[in-house]
Amino acid sequence: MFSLLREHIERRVHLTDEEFNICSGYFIPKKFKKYQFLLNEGDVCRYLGFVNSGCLREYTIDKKGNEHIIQFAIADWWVSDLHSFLSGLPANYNIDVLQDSEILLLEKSAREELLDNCPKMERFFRMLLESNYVATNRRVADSLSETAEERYLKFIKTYPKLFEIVPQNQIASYLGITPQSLSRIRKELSRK
Amino acid sequence: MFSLLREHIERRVHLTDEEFNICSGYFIPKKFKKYQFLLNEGDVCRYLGFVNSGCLREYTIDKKGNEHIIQFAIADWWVSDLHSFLSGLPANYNIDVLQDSEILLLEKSAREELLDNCPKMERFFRMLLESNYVATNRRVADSLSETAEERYLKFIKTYPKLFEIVPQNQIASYLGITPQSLSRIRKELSRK
DNA sequence: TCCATTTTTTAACCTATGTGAATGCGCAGG
DNA sequence: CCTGCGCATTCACATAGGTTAAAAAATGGA
Repeated sequence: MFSLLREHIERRVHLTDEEFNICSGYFIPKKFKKYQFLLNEGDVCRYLGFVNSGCLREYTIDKKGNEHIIQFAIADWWVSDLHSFLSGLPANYNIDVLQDSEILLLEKSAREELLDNCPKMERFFRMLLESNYVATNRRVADSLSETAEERYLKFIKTYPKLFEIVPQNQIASYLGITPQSLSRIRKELSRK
Repeated sequence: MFSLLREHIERRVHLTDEEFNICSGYFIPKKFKKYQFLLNEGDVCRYLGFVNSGCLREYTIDKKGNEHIIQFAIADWWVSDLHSFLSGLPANYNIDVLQDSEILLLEKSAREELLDNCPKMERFFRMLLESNYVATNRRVADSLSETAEERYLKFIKTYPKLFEIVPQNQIASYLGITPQSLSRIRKELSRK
């Protein structure tokens, strides 16, 4: 139940059994079915979710009604609308489930207690956020300097697991293009 | 010299005079002239820089030789190639100075000591990174769902200070378009 | 003050990606 | 075994933004 979480944390900071038991006590495991929502735009995001298994997506809907996927989450990743979680303001994003998932939920007040009681977890989250920031920053850099085709190839290379399990229209949305454009790009690539 | 840094930190965690003195001792103030480089692509980024005054930019150069500005930094912001700083690998980005600047440099080993000696700073950096992650994530969302014109208007609203002091060709680069396109967009807007 | 350099603007033409619509495939539920 | 719906593909056409080149405007140093 908590073994993946433990490995995940211990990749950054070491915990004694006792420390980890205290820590894991703050998480609430919950199963989600395909299509179920973890968060609706407009609601306040109450949890950080650590993904034990399954697959989720976080997305916005623009004025024209088009979905744009901000990020996917599979096992060993976190999901949440961090801005809403931290500020208590309504979320700008939706989070729903692409494949039946098991999530470990960490409530805001639980996280605060955890951080107060366990300085190593403060460090863990600092390091986790550093990594996430670096990854997101690179995505910005790529969106500035690469073509859709290059971003697609990089996606396949960087996230082979997601490439296998996520439908192409969802990948297109993540890349910032239409499914038709992705189809065209794939055709081009297969011609080469 | 350190007053802005103190305000900046105390917006997130409170420090006693003694704590802040210990903390500030780890920073090395340094002045930089316009056009000077803080970091060259390929070098390892050794510092986190807190901007006391002035203005800097972080950018990549793509295969075609075009610059793409990843971010600006003015007073009260941080600059660095965090990936290189954390990993010790060569930087992908350049950082140079747009307006004479005073920067407080925090070396990697200094930061590690600081974090070990002062748990409040661990918390501070955790919170700082959360904010930065949220902001960068929003930039990704905007690049997926908004037109160049919308992004330009949002830039003006979000960073009025930068809009005043940064030349348009640099803003265009930050927005992911050419200076010519930005000029065209501005013409359109003035017609409305 | 004047010249050189950088920045902004303009314009004609080009290309990647979007749009809308039609087609066919494949799988999940009755 | 159907049936319907979501997904992928294709095509013709539209458009935002890129490219190239040039001129105009602003800036900064000697």
